[in-house]
Amino acid sequence: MGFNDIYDQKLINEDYQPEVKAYYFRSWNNYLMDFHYHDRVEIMYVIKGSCQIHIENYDTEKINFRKGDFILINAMVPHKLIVNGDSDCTMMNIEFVFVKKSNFLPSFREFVNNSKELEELIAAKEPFFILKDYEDVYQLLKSLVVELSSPSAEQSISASLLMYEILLRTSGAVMKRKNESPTENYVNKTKLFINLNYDKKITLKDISAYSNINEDYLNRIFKRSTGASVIEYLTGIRIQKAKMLLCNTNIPIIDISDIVGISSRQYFNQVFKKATGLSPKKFRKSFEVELFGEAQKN
DNA sequence: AGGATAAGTCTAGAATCTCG
DNA sequence: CGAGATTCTAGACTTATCCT
Repeated sequence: MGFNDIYDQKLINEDYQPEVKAYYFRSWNNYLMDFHYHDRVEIMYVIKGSCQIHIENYDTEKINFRKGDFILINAMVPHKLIVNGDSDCTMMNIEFVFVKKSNFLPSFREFVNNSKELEELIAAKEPFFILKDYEDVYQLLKSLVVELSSPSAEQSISASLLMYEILLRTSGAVMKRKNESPTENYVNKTKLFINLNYDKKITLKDISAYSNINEDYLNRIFKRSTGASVIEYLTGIRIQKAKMLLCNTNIPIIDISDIVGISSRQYFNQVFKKATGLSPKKFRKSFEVELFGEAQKN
């Protein structure tokens, strides 16, 4: 394997930093790629639809990658993308290498030495990792792509930080996968689905269909694991997002209920008050008072 | 074999949501 | 706001799996 092999000893003994060499965001339909490999580590993330990613000599083409699934493929590992004709697939990919440390940020070696999860990822020496995004990796990838698209010629500090953050979250996902029981898998899948779809009109049936298990059973194991029912969790996420929108934007309260996936304003007021003790209007007002002081109250 | 535990289903009543 | 429709919750139950 070439130097950009993520398991290369040089990365542990000397000071290198990850650097993104390519990235893209695109939709595929009825697409069959040939096997190929490159001297870069690749992360392929499914944003929408489904696909298969075949790693040479492994049975991975049987795995259906869906929204929120991603794969980390080491350099020089032959792989190909398969998107069936009946389903579109939107993906975000990044390819990165390791270059000599060139800024004040810690080197990859220092991160590995200070992260048990990253250390275990490096020790695993697997050619690829199929993972689920319970850690908001998508948001980080999106921010990274935005950062890389900015006109500045040099790769920014911010991009380097995002790249490190993505690697840390990825190693976290690897550990989760390793320790995960089937029940935990259902619970984590449910959390993922809710976090990606809280803004839509979703029911327990939709959520259980995503994990392919009985809705009542899902609700039970979810409550056992988290202490909250699936719907309580969903409502919690919605209230959390609504609070953020109430504090940081001046979007009308009427629209906020729609944005967080609650179509009935009456119901939104009801659940918001139950969760926070204040109506959305009073909540926003109290935040403004806290921020600008009593002087600007009127 | 049989006991313990986990996984999964069914169902009635409660809670939530929509609509007029 | 209230009635009716829809969805959710939780207890009881069955089935599967593991361990002794």
